[in-house]
Amino acid sequence: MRCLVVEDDNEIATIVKQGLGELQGDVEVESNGRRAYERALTNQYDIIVLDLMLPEMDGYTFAKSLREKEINTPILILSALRELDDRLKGLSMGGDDYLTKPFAMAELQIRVKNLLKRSQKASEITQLVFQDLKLNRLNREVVRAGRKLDLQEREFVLLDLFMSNPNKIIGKQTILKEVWNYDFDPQTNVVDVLVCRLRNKLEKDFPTRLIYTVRGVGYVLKST
Amino acid sequence: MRCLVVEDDNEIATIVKQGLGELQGDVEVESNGRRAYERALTNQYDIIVLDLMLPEMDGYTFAKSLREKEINTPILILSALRELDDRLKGLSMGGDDYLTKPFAMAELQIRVKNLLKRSQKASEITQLVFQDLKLNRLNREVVRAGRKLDLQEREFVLLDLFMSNPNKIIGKQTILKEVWNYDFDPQTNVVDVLVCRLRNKLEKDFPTRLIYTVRGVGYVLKST
DNA sequence: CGCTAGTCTTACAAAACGATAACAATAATA
DNA sequence: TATTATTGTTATCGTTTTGTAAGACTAGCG
Repeated sequence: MRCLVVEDDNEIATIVKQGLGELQGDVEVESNGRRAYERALTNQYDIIVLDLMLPEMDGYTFAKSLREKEINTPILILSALRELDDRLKGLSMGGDDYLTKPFAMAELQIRVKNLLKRSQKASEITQLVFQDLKLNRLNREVVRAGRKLDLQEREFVLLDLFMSNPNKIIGKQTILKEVWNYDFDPQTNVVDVLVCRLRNKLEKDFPTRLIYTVRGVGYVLKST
Repeated sequence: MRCLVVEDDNEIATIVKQGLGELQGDVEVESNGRRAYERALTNQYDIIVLDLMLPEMDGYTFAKSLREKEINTPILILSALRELDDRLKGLSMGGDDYLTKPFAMAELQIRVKNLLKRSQKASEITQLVFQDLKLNRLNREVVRAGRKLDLQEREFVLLDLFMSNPNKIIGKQTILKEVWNYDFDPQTNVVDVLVCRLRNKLEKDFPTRLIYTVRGVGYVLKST
């Protein structure tokens, strides 16, 4: 766990550094807003604890600029400004949480832990579930209603796509992009054929259908 | 966006429901802890707003039990308990955020939005609403007064156009451009036919009309 | 009140689309 | 290199969706 604490009050910075250190990880402290911004751009942090009033670049600008650069590292704002307007501003400019000073270290720790948990979860999903269907990304196993299904590579990738977006219509173009990494139309009906093959393995010998066609648009994985 | 509000104070529940409704989505309210738990188990919500003091099952138990069942829907705790210990308990038992009553609706909205963003289910403009009509762009589902309507592709695109411009008159030329991507007049009455078809599905079997003809100009989607 | 231009409705034909099977090409494996 | 497994292509068929045109209808106007 790598953490950046942006805080110009030396005393607070030290306390925070110590408190977050207890969560097992590296904690770096930066007191200058502009320098902190540069560090955030060039390093990968797991979380940023941010004060609002800083020299050279204030916290709002810091958060907003990061988000504009598509850097979505969770940001916890730690500020003496306790007015509603300040909180709203902070939260809408890219802050994920807002804690007012004085604060309890235990609460800061828990909130940081929560933010970390949330951002790790997305990339860690190893098993997808939809109704009686289970797909395991690690061992490439697909099971429906207890029975193991033997899917080919392409079929597996397609099913992963469907199960990552249940109840959403997936266009043929999207499928071409995600499964074949094509950005063009191959002028054949590969997609239809693949769907047909997947269906055969997925729905044949089972009472309920899973993949529905939406004419002229694409396919959906949905119930009933 | 689908949201569950677990709150036994009727007044607060109503306010929250209204406030979250502004974020475009379905909001369900449940006042009983145990029943809320069962609903959370059997339904897929994008976020849960949770009071702590509830009949039959308290909020802590609710959150903890859900997490044990590996249901990781973001939970925002909304509670009158403002002591540090309560906050810590709530946050460590599965809550992702903790807001104390009394609260500002604007802050609740922003915090909910943030949680949704983190869990990828971003609150994009995916759902259009007009009166008792709902159109979902992701699954191409159109519902009027709770009843699902089965629209064709062209009809769907046309309705999307109307719902994106409520109370505005849409000229036939605009419709040709937006639905067919024609820049010319096909010299037939396609548009009229399509509107007719859409109306049949949209207004037949319902008490109120939605699409009105403006002779010589075009059509409008409006109320009364 | 009757005319007219614009709109609605219906039925039918044409086109588009998707499912599937059979075959071809390519990749993997021995 | 031969053999097999996997993936891609093409063709056909049935179905659904869409476009067209002809006639009925209606609002607005003289």
